Amino acid sequence: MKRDSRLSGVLHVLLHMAQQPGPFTSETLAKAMDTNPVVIRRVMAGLRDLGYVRSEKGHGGGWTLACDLSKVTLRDVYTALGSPALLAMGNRTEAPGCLVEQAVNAALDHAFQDAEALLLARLGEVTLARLADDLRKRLGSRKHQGIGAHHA
Amino acid sequence: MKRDSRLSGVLHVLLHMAQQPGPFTSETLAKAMDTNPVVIRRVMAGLRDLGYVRSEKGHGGGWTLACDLSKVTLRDVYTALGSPALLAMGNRTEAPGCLVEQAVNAALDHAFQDAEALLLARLGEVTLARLADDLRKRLGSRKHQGIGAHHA
DNA sequence: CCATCATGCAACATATAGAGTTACATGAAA
DNA sequence: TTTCATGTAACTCTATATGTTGCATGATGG
Repeated sequence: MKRDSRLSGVLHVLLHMAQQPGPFTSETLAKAMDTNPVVIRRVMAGLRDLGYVRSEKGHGGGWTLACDLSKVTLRDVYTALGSPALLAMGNRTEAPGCLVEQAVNAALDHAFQDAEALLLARLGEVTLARLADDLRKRLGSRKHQGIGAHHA
Repeated sequence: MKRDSRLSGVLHVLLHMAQQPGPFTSETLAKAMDTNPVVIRRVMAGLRDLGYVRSEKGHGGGWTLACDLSKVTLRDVYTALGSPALLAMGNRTEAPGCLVEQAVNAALDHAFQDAEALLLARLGEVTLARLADDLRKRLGSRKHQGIGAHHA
């Protein structure tokens, strides 16, 4: 199966938005992400529904950050995307009658649940503000460049 | 993406094989797993290459366990399958030039790697022997039944 | 030797889900 | 009223796990 990159993508968008005042059109963001405006709208829809961003139509419209970046974690963003599957593996059958399969599922579920819980916990530890801080460090002394400057 | 159930499936096969002496034909195993013989051969191929099972052609042929069940962990089995992706999510771009994307990747990679490491560690803690023990407990006082008895 | 049985494997079909694209409706600003 | 921008449905494309068919290879038993 293809690897889900929506979380990675939407974080990229949010971090770009945090670098300068908005609003940003889906078109602008799509160019920076080398993708399609509709894809941007699609992944941003969940964030809008939870109030993390706002969208405006018409002239001067576009996307704006609408939350305290120090209050929103990567886990919140993940949830806003609809909590897609974290693990690429799963059990063959969820509620098997076969005792052999039950034993296998029990062992695997234990490992799977631990891993999922850890991943969610790690995502919950990182706020968007901390991500922006990290980015500021990476930018270092280099003059701040507008969105799109890093991209072709 | 569809959920990968190969590990779950091959463990089911191995555990069935541990319940009674072999050999077992792909056909028999496929029936117990409600799938196709070729699928069995496909997932078993990696195990055979690592010497965990043996396969014989012709009359009286089929699959036989060829390892010490207390020495082989679920992680070993996972590796034998070719170490397929554990996480359903990944970074949009692996080696991005964009500093924003680098910051995002760094944060996510940290969480991803922790989760993967934990999952592998958990799988490494469980041996096939322990799985078989657990199954024995589940079977309880109930008389042992031949392969296929639990299935339609 | 030959028929049968079983694996090995290539090739193709199917199903699912993320990602990309097109088209059009809705609504806001100039 | 024209233009701009989002909202959304409905496609296409792609990757991957899974299912299936067909045939080659090799071992067993007659």
